[in-house]
Amino acid sequence: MADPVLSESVPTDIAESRPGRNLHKGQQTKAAILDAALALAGQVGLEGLSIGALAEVAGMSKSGVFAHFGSREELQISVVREYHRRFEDEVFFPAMKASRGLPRLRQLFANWILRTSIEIDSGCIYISGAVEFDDRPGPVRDALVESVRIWHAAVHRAIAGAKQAGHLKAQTDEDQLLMEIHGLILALHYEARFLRNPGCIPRAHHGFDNLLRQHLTDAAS
Amino acid sequence: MADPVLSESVPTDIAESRPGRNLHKGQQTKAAILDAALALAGQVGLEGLSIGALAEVAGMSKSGVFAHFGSREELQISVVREYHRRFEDEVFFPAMKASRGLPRLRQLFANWILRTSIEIDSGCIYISGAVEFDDRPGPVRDALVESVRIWHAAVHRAIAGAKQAGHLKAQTDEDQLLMEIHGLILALHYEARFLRNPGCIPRAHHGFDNLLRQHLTDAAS
DNA sequence: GTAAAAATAGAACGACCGTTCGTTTTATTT
DNA sequence: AAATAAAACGAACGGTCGTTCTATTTTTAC
Repeated sequence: MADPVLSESVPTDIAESRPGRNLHKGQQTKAAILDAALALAGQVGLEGLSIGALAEVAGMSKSGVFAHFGSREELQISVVREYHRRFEDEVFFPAMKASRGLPRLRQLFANWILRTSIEIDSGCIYISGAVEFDDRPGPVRDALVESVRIWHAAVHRAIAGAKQAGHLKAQTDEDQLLMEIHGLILALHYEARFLRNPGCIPRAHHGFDNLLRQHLTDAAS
Repeated sequence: MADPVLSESVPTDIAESRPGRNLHKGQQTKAAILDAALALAGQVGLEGLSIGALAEVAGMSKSGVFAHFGSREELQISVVREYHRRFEDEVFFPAMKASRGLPRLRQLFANWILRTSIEIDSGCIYISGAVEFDDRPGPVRDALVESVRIWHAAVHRAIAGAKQAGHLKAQTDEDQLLMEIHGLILALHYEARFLRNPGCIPRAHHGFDNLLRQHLTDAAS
């Protein structure tokens, strides 16, 4: 099965899944609030996420929403963790079904681009959060950094795996390639969501192909 | 002299430089406020930029600062325009001294990376502003988009110039290469400022070399 | 030097923020 | 069905925000 390392150190906090038990009312509404919070944070960012606006979207009172998290900071952390979980489910786990080496790396990037393409409309918390918390220490920043680090480590392993399988050249530097791939994602997000340039998505794919061409071994054609 | 196209459509609003006249007191303090505003906006973003905090840094009263701009939005726009002017002075104009073609393109990117490296500490408004205003229409967003567009057009011309000079291959797609270069800058900013990964700057340079290698003609070795 | 003009200060406003508290409603258990 | 626990509400607090208004000071012009 899929390697669980990506998620192991980020605990789940909703739907605590005591085995055999149904979800209580509070957990259900908390999940619903969190769902609305993710959508809202995608549009206005983690810093722009206000409890009042969230309560309005969720059709609840401010204090009702507040009670589920205890503080705004805890709400933000919950959003980061939930985002991490969804990212895993949409990008990481499906790619792990592909066979080790180049196919898995390709699938990983394809899923990443697909997710980013969708987030042209909904917003990406890993990108907006990085800008909002790059200079603001605290538990929210820590949660963000941890999640992104875990994800980057997963891509790093995929690159190393493709190298080990003989698909990528031995002199390929994992960190270098990871940064260049990450750059394509960031440029896609920037130019599509902010500048609204057309044709970004195929350019991102093309950029990945250009990168791979430099690193593929002769065996992998 | 340097091609003025980069700046022509963004009017200057401080130090209006009526020829022969000295700066009046108001313009001096406005320039000082704007200087502080740029530093502050680099740390907390354009959205985080508050008049009260700015007044404290500038050693003035809130209303004193406010009177110079008339609204917070106008202050933000002024910050964007001033940032544009400085970006021009530090990145664009110096690179125009290099000879047309590949040398100029190289210098342009080297200056861009240098500026981004400095902004690992001070923050980049083109990046944070893109995240803050990607979903928020209005004159601030318009000013940001306009400035970034002008800058990207300048890089586009530099790439086309290098192609025309026979330094880059004829089949090189300017938009494609621009996006990949932009990605390197964004990844540098993200991984250095947010993740605090070491070794990002040389990796960005290395990434640019890798890109050029794909596009250089045999004549340009 | 004096009058006009510009620049700055200070207090106050309404709006929104996160948070607290006591009450009421709803859900769960016995 | 009664008793208990959990969840949601509504009002209020202190704080910060952008903005407005009036008064005062400082700079400029004659």
